[in-house]
Amino acid sequence: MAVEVMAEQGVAGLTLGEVARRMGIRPPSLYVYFDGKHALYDALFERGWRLLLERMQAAEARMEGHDPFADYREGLDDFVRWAVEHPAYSALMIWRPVPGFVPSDRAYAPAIALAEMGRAAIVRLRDGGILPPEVDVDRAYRISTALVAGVISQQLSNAPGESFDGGTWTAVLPDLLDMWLAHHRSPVRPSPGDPS
Amino acid sequence: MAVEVMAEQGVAGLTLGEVARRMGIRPPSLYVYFDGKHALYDALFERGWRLLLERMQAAEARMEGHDPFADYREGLDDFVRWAVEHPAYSALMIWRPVPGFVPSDRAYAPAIALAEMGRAAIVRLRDGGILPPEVDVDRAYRISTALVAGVISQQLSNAPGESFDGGTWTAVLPDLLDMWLAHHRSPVRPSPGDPS
DNA sequence: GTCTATACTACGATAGAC
DNA sequence: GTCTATCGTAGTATAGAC
Repeated sequence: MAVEVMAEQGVAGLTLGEVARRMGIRPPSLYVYFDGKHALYDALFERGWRLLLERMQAAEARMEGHDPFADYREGLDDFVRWAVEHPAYSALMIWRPVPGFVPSDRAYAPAIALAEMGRAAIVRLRDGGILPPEVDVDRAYRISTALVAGVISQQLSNAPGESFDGGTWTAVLPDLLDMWLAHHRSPVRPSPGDPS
Repeated sequence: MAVEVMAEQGVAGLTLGEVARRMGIRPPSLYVYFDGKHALYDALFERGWRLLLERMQAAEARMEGHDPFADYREGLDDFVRWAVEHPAYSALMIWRPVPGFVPSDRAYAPAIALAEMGRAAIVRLRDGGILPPEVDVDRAYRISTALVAGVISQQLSNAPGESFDGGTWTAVLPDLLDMWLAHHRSPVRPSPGDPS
């Protein structure tokens, strides 16, 4: 499996020869399934986002909640958990480790679907009274992605071996979500000269 | 210059031949300066962190401030600005794009010095009364790095061309710092069943 | 769908002359 | 410190038989 090779050798260290070896076939046989290395990366990129999308859809279906923010928190928890548990996929999906590789529109589709889910979740928080009516949905979404990306990025690059539970950086995710909620409930921008 | 090659071809796309070509010499001549490709990456890694360290030390010297939080905010601004303006360095420094490359202790030294600067800055905020005396310095530091890494990571991978001023993700950095400050002043952890 | 055989390219690295 | 020459390897990809 190509994903295992990426996990062991690094995303950019993926070679068709190694993939073929593990599949018990010869490199040329891979061309039956993929039109070359770029297409393989593209398929991996798409599958990664699709797996994560399905995970988030399952999480969404599982809730139907009386506490929308708890649901939201759980959703982002699931997101980060998946990312930390699939570091090879994550690196390919959120970083740019492969020189010259640009995902196709098709491969991007599930990532876009996830972004729409994220914005919809924020709209639900707004409509549920958790966030104020005047909240800037797009900005709040961008902030939330920065929080999530920050935790994932730090966890994967500084302590790749740690699990989601017990991770040095995943441990601060609850703080970040509390921060996020409090900020959107009462956005405070202290003026520089305010001595209070 | 090797940095330019990384910027154009991607960090993992760096080749000794291309570096030599731009220097107007032949590949074997590079071995006078570096003991091979790994050593080149190591030197780039170290130089990146050292440049950033020097930038942050200069920023620190420049302040001597009456408003410690404004100073802190400016410091993180500088940090993110440097990262966004040096995407090739940043990718090598905060991601893991090169299969098999592990920075040496020597190359890590300036990164460690920067981490100590970050913690010291938080201690100053605490001693200056901006943060409460009981603040968990290490945790607050980790949270701040997650914020910064999140913005940099999102900006570099989703909109690499944008400048620091006017960046889609750098634009939310002030929100994140406000959040961070407010959180540490009054950390709120709402219980799941709290209907308030 | 899988194989062998092979072409082609690229790269890292070393030896040794100047 | 730079060169030419070269080795060795690895990797992508294609052709064509089975």
